[in-house]
Amino acid sequence: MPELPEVEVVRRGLNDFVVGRRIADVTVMDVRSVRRHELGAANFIDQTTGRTVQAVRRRGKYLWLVLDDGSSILTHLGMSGQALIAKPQVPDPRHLRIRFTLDDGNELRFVDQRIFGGMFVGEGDPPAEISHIAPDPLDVAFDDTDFVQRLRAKRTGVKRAILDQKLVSGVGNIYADEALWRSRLHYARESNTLSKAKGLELIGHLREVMTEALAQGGTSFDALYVNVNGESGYFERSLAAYGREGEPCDRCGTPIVREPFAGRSSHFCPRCQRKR
DNA sequence: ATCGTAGCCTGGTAGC
DNA sequence: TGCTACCAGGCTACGA
Repeated sequence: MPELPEVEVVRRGLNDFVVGRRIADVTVMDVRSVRRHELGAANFIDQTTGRTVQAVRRRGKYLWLVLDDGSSILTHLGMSGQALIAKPQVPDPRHLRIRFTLDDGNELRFVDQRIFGGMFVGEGDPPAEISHIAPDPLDVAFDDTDFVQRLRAKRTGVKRAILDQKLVSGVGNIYADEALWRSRLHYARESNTLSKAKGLELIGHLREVMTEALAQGGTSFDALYVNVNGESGYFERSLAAYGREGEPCDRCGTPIVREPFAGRSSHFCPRCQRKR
C-alpha cells in the first residue's frame, strides 16, 4: 500500500508529467472516488476541466495539484490508490475511477481497488481542507522539539500518538512499527512517560526509516507507470518488525510478536520492546 | 477538549 | 466445490 515514501514517489512522477499541462477532459467512473467533494461529481468535473496544473505538492500522504485559479485537486491514495500516467491507447485498468485527459494527449488515471482513497477540490495552497494535517518528518519545516513537547502532553499509547495526523503526518502502521522497533519502544507505552531524549530518538527513527524507504522505493518505480504497490520494491526486505510475526528479532533473536491494536496489528519484539 | 472506535471498501484467503 | 467470515489499511465522524 502507498506509504509516505511511495506517495512522494508519486508526487515526483506527477510533477514531471502534469505540471504545465491543461486538463482537457475529466471523467468520473465511480462517484465514490469523489465522495469527499461535497458538491458532487458533476461539480468536480466543472471545477477541474480547463484548468492548468501549476505544481504538485504533498503533506503526509495527501497530494494536491495546484491549479491556475488558486484551487487544488486534493488526492489521497488510501490503501490501494494509484495515480498513473498512460497513453489513451493503453487499456483501462480494472479499477479505473477517474480519468483526466491532458492537453499533451496523456491521461492521468486515478485507479483504486478499495476506494478508501479519493479526490476532491480544495481551496488554497496548502488547501484549507488539510490545515489540520501536521507536517511530516521529511518536511524541512518539521519541528522536532515541538513534536516531542506535544507527544509528551498526550495521554495515550505512543503508537496511537504517532498515528495521529494532527501530531505528525505520514506515519502508517508499517513505519510506526519499524520506528518503535528501532527505538526499542512498546507500542502501548504511555506517551507522557517518555523522556525528551526518547521522544527525539523516536522522531529521528521515523525520519530515518522513511528516508531509507524513499531511497529504495524510488529505484523500484517506473516514471511512466507510477506503481504504488508496496509489495514490490526493496523496502520490504528491510523490515525488522512489520509482517515478521514468529521470525527472530534482528537484535536478540526473540520471535517477533503480533498483537491486535486498534482494529489492526502491532508487531514488536517482546524482549527489546518492553512496556516499561 | 481529548480520546477511542465504527464504518467505509474489495479481493484474497482460511475454514468449513 | 462453493460458500461464509475475516483481514488488510487511513481517515473521518461521532460518541464517551
